[in-house]
Amino acid sequence: MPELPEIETIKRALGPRIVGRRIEAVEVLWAGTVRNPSSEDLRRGLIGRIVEALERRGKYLLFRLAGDGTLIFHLKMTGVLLLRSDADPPTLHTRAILRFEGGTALHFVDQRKFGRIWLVEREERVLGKLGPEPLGEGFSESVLRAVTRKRRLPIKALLCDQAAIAGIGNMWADEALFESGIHPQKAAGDLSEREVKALHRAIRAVLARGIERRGASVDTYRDPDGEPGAAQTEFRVAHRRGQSCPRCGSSLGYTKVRGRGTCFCPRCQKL
DNA sequence: ACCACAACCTGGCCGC
DNA sequence: TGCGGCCAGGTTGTGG
Repeated sequence: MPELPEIETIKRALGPRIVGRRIEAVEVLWAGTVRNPSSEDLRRGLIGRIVEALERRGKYLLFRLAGDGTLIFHLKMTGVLLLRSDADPPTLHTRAILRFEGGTALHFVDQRKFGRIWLVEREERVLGKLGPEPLGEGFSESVLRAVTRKRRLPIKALLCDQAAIAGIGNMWADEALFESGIHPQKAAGDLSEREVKALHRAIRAVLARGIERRGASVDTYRDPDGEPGAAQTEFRVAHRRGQSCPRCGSSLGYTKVRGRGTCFCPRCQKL
């Protein structure tokens, strides 16, 4: 599933090939994909516009347009953005296509139709409730301490709460918790000072490593050239249910946290 | 304010 | 072989 490292990888790959280019045509193949204006308004609003910059905020990918406005993508679980040439036909799950001058086409492919596109004047409408960027300067130990304080929900659920911290999802939460030796069910507010410190460090370490490895391809995730990432080959617990713990060798456990599959080591991550 | 859970989706997998 | 049911999970909406 695309989370922060995957969206960051997409942003870095797309930037040099999209920034400065003019949008010539827009095709919406499944109308439900467009969340904010109507498909027709999206088309009208994009044609002729130049992409000025690409940015990422949490798991959202932002196309800043020259003049005014931002095109925003959320890939949810199965969304993929593929760079194709103008002649490449859509596939079964292609939901929208942006065509740029010079013959480049950007295909938004999304098997499960959860992914969404917005075109907005004010980004806050979509991004307003997001918490701090975990790799940004604003995410300090004391910020993590502040968002955990007095919260009774499981720390894993808090890590996945985009209003607390932006960009972490199921698999990277499992990795960060293993790295810091914290049980995913532990109440967020019960973390010790030492655990907050370890978790802060672990979050930044696993996400940075994930970006270095160009994201994790456990399911449908691919970069804009259709290439899988390599981070999943280094997962210590995520998607490794029943395999052995890389630290102590015992069999990895599996549980549900708020209905989400959760992999952890019952010996290295005690409640 | 905080927390839990259903709903949205489709393809793959399981059991019968 | 075929079919029904369940599972995966990010976000929104609802309700306690």
